[in-house]
Amino acid sequence: MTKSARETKRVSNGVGKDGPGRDGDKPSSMTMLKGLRILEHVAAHSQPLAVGDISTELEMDKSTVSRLLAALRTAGYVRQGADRRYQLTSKLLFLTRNFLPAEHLRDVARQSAVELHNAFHEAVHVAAIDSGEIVFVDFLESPHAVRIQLPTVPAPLHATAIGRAVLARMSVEARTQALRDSAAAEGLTLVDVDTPELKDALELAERRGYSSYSSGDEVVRLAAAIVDETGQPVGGISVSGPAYRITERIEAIGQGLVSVTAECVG
Amino acid sequence: MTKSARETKRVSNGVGKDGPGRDGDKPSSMTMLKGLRILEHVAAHSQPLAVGDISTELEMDKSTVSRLLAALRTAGYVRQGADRRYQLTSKLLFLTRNFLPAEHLRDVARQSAVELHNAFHEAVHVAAIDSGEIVFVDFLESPHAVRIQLPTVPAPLHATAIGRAVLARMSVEARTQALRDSAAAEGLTLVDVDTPELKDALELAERRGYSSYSSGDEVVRLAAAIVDETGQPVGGISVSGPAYRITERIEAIGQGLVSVTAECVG
DNA sequence: CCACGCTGTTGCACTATATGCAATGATGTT
DNA sequence: AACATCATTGCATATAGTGCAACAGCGTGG
Repeated sequence: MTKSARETKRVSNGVGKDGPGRDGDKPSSMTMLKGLRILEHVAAHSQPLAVGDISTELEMDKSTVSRLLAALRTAGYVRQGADRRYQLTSKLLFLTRNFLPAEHLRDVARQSAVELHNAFHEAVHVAAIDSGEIVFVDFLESPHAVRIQLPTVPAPLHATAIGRAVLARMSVEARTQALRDSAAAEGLTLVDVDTPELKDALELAERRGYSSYSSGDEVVRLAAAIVDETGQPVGGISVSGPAYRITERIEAIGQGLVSVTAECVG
Repeated sequence: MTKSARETKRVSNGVGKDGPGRDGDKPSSMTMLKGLRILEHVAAHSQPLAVGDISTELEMDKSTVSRLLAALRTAGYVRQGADRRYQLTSKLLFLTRNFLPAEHLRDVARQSAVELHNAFHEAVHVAAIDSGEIVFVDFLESPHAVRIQLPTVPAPLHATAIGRAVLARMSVEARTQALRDSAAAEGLTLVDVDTPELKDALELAERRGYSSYSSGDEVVRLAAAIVDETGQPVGGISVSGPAYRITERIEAIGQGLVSVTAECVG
């Protein structure tokens, strides 16, 4: 029995026990999915990762991780330092450089954001629409002590200041479709989000040219939409801060938002 | 002869007839590489792409492209619209959110960049170091007509204003190593880049606290380094514009760069 | 100074899995 | 309404990825 009984114990494999109840799993291209999970894992950790750790946490064989990392390396996405650990390169940054509408909007809105920041000294956020979700692409931090972080996940369209500003600039059918997408993005239906409260808020926003939304009772956000050449809203800019600093300046900030976004792309 | 002769014509396959003489091709994970090429192709085009076009341009079978795109879709990187075309989602954006040092540096340097932009009304660029290369991560466009675009590829460390500002803040051994990396990144050796001209420039930059570099004769760039808590340079900020607008203000801009970067992280 | 443990890579056998072709279904067009 | 176009999916097959185990590279401790 030198090395006889190989036994072929080859068990399930099964790409890992990720989401328990994924949707209709079309079992397609396991290798690709594994490689992407490795890429995400490396991207999630800012410090270089060892192959062994990745294989442990992702429950893959060391050899699989090593080979897929080699593929990612030849493709230029990761690099391994002198200590054999792998880390992300800047290639992903450049993949997103051409990502529209986000990057384009970030460029054209930058000037407006700076002006708003100089005028009101509050946090300024720039966000784009991406299939019924609000994707934050830029922000200017408030110089005050209380700092508001940039969200790292997309936010629903119907429950954000920028989202409501965008909705207010849409036609009725576009608005319905956008709300449907927004609801679908978080597992809701149209009736869940198309509340009378939202209707009133949108009407008010349409009249004033800017929207307001308070998450919790602490932070107040005011936002106005940015439109492209055809008049379609593609994103927006928001000014936000603690309620006690915002409420008494709602009119001024709102006017600033309106004037700044008006000359943004038009 | 209903459907008899299947013939098994299965030809080469061979991941497409790309580079004839690639470098040391470790034949690893063809599927992964194909999928990444598809991802890059989708990312490169801002408008939604059809499966057929991708398969034509990348010389893959339609079915392969379709299946790999399905994998990318279940992983959340692409989405297909109502017209069945595929486009990028915002997921890649969030993968790069944690990319250090670039994103962290972008955040901490934003305030300084805005101040510089307000003071001098010229283009301001923020870049990070990534293994011997300069990666531009942020910019503020000059309000003047002449607009300077943000590069979409990493630049060599030894031939950029920010790179030289960074090199000037390094110790001798760190500088040598960084130059070696920088040279290696574009197929050169240390002696190719460690010229007397560079030595003089670095010495001058070290004395003044900021560096200058002119690409061509039209554009002049001034830059200062940003250091982390340990004093290590991790990137820099540059102010650049046409020579006729910069040369007469070199002292003022340089002082602005020095004072702004001094209070940036330290 | 050498032996040892640890970690990443690679050969090998094996079969799970990706692929090419062709048929099918879905959509928009004339 | 019939057609044309395009994405998707079965199916058969062998390519290509995987697990295991041996190998190599390195830092460590005796």
